[in-house]
Amino acid sequence: MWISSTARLAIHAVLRISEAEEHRLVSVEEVAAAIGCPRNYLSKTLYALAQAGILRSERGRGGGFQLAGRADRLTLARIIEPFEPAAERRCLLGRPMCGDADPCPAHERWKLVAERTKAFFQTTTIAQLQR
Amino acid sequence: MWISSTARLAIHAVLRISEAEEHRLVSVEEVAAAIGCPRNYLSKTLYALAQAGILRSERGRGGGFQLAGRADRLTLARIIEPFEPAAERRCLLGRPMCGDADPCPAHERWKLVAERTKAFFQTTTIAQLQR
DNA sequence: AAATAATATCATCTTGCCATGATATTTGCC
DNA sequence: GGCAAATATCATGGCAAGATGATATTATTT
Repeated sequence: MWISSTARLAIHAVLRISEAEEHRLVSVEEVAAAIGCPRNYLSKTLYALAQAGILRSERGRGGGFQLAGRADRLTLARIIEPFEPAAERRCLLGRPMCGDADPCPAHERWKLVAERTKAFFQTTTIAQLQR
Repeated sequence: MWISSTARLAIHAVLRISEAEEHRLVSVEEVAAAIGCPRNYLSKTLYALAQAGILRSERGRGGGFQLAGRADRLTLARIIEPFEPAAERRCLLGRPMCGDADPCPAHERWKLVAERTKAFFQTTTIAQLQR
């Protein structure tokens, strides 16, 4: 019922990186060891986050990842966005065209829950989760 | 971020069946046509719901499916339960042992949302969604 | 009894996500 | 320049869920 495991990994990793000292580059190896996940898989995930403008990366010796912006401006929604399927299903019954205008039987009730969940991801920032 | 597509199908199908006249048996064919889904896949899904005691089925000519109990006692939680993975992940960061005693950084905030969602499925009944 | 209509069940194919491993590229250090 | 450390990238494998198709079983109708 929840987010994909890659999206979970992304949040966890970004949180770890954000907890390092300011301006320090954190290596994939270090993050993988800290949160206990496969190194190469994490590498791909962090790269995707860099492509999305959430992380900054430096290659070569001494390289690594750091936040591209302020932690208090970085919402969970932005972090998981690259890993969620494009067709965001909002209808509980899976109807393609469910909306306020043409609602499915569960629309009104489900909307309350879905909106709350969405709001959680859109308002919670990495800064709020640190330490 | 939501439930599996089979679980969605199950809710949709049960709702349709529940909207038929009392004591009428509804065929797989009829439900499949109504909600637009693959016939055999729906067949397997309805069979699983019958095994779970949610539907009653009759084989042979004139057979079909009907609710096994009252619609106002049938929660969405019971319907989706057979189709959700056994290991229900409650921790947003995917930590295996996240709980009130040993919380992850997101635990308290996420708990509020997760509990609300859970409550939605546990309290919403098929009767409340009819027509 | 035979035909028919329906569910029950099994075998298999497909697809997408998760994961692994290997290689390429860049950068800093000696 | 050469080596080592790190990210970037590609190719591939594994697995579970989704989906399809074929067959078995049961019950009704004729």
